[in-house]
Amino acid sequence: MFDKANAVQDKPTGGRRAARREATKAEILDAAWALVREHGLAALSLRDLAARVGMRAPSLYQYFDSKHAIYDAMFQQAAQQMLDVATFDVDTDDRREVLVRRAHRFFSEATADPARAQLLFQRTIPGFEPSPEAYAPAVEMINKLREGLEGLGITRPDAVDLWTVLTSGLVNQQLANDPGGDRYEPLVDVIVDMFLAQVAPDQRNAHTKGK
Amino acid sequence: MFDKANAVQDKPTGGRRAARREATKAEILDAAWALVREHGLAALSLRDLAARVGMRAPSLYQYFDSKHAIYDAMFQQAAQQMLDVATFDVDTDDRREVLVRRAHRFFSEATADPARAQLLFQRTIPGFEPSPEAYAPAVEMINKLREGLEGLGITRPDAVDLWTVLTSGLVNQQLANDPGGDRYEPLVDVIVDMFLAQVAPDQRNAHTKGK
DNA sequence: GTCTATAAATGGATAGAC
DNA sequence: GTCTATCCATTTATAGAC
Repeated sequence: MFDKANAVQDKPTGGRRAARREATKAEILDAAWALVREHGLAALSLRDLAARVGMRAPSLYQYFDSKHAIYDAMFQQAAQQMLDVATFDVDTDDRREVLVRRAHRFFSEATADPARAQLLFQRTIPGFEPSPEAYAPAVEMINKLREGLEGLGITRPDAVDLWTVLTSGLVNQQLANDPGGDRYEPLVDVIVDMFLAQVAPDQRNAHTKGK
Repeated sequence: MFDKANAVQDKPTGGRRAARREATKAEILDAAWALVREHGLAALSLRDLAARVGMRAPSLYQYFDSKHAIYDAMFQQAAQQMLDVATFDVDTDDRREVLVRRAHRFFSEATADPARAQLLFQRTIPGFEPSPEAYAPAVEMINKLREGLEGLGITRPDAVDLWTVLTSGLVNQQLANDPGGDRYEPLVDVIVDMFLAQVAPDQRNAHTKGK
């Protein structure tokens, strides 16, 4: 159970000592996020990271087995954050309004942190691939998305892929062509209309509940 | 006119000596493409590059002022290739068919070389930004796209952004979730239908020429 | 648990011989 | 125009003192 690769991360989570340990790990990850936002995802170095938390580089190995393990933990955090965004309550029964609000929320959250988007949606770090554990929230997000669409009566097999093409396309173009701006934000409503017209053309203005 | 930064690249293009020189530069760029396809865009090193063309690293500085200058030349080549793709003759008058063929061509070309797509569509190399010269074909591509849409009677101001969101969204999802596969290829036709229904709903099946 | 010291490698770029 | 030699910086990671 405690093989070499995971020995450092797999310490038990109970107890005061373990709690302090987790707090330090969280502090390291916070510092890592600050650095990649400032200098770019690929520019993260263990020296800089250690300096920012008041350590020397070798001390980081008490908390993470490698630089990739740090990226992995960051990936899991990012995926969990996007999962939270994808599952928030929209508080409306109107189908179009549900999708509009979800799309806006996803768009603003995904474009708010380019470094996070790069880690999560692009494969840009040489040799790094997220572990199954880190990837789990992303899988869960797709499942929630599929369930959400089904709940709206959208059951086409390619509906999920179509939705992710539209939303990720918006995010990617925003980050690539107008980082920090809002050029593509008005298109959120447009792609929702396009999506609904395509996957549910016969009930375009229908509501979720037929009360 | 021949300032320090551009002195190496700005040699005149006429004459046998200059021709040989351009041939060597082309050979270097070909080797660079082979390397980034094999090891990733960010993993390109001048030592490896020189070795592949039978040189030592310092000799590359006779042809390019810096590593970024090599990336810049590669960017220009990639942008020119995509411009060529965007302006090929589609040989049909049917509006939907025009868009379907262009979208398929763009999709297959853009997904054929992930390293090229990464250089062209993502901002992943720390500190590198394409020069105006290298970027020119990309600007031209957008102009041609706008003209092409106008020629089809599609004049909405946001039509170009909408089209690039759809096409780049497909490409990005294909590269991110199924590199080397064809999972998103069937959606090309779908996004064309969605696009037409949105930007020209009243003439959905109209032809370009009303003959 | 953090440190110093260092390994071991890689990187881009320059000087100057030939 | 290409080379050797080298500079100088940087990287991740480990060993072992404290």
